[in-house]
Amino acid sequence: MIEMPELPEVETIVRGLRDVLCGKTIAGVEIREEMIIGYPEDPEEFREGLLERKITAMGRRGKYLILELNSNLQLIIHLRMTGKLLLKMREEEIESHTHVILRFKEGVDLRFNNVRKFGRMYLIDRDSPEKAGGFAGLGPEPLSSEFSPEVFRKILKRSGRAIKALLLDQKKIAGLGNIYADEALYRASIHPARPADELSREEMDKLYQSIDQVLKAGIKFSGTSFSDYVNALGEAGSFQERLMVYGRDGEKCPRCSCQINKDRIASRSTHYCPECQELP
DNA sequence: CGAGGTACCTGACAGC
DNA sequence: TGCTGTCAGGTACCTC
Repeated sequence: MIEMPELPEVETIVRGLRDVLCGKTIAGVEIREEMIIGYPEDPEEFREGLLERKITAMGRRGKYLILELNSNLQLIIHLRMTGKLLLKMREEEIESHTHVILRFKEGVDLRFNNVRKFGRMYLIDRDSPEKAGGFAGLGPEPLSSEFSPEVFRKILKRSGRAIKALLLDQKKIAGLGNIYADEALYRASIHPARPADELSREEMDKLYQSIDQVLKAGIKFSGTSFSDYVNALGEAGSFQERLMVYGRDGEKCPRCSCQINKDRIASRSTHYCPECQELP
C-alpha cells in the first residue's frame, strides 16, 4: 500500500485495482466518517447513488482516481496526504482509520483508509466535474501528448513565481507533488526558488524532460512508499530507494558530493543541492 | 493574479 | 515516562 500519493502512486493504485474492480457491482456502502464525502452534500445521497452501480472502468487524472460507473456517474477519489485504498475480503478485520467501505456483491471490500481525514470522495455526473473539488480545474496531464515542451514553456513564461510553486500548482500541471517536484528540479539542475519566467529555454526543456523521466521512473518502480506497505496487488513501491534529494538532507549530493539542503521554499519543505542547483 | 497565512486532522519523533 | 513542540508527501480558503 502506498501513502501520500502523487501521480505515480495514484497510477500504481489504479493499475492494481482496475482488473479486480471492473465489472463488479456495489452491494453496500458504509460511511463511518461523513466528512470524507465531498459530494453530494448529503452522505445518504452519496450512499444511495452508489448502490447497485457497476464499475465499468478505472482511470486517473492528476492525483485523482476515477471510477466510471453505469448511469453516467463517476466516483472521484482524492487521497490527499495519508489516504489509502485497501482491497480486503469482507470478513477481514477492519483497520483503524477506515472511513468509507464499498462492499461488492462478490464478497470483496474496497476500504478508504485515511489517518488525517483530508481525503475526499465525490459521486458526480460525468458532465459536472466541477462538483469534485479542483478536479475540473486541473492543468495538462504531464505524461500525455497535450503536454508538449511548447505548452510547458508557455506555462512557465506566464509566471514570475518560484518554479517550485508553479510545479506544485495543480491548475498549471496536474500530478506533481513535493517529492517529484524536488526530484525533477534536481535532475534538471535548477534551483527551486528561481522565478519560472527567468529560466532559459534550455533549462525549461531540460526540466520538461526531467518531469517526464521522474514520473515514468516513479511509475516503473510502483511509486514511493515510506512505510513497509504494499499496493492492492501485494507489491511495495520502491522508488524511495531512487530518490536523489527528497528526504536526503545532510547527505552527499550524488553528483557533486556537497551536502543536500532542506529549506522552506514556496511554503513547502524543499530539498536541493546548493552546488548543482545554483541561483544565478 | 500572487504571496502568505490559516485550517483541516492525526501520529511520529525529538528534546527536555 | 510523559509532556511539548514540530513536522508530514495536499488542497481550500482567506486577506492583503
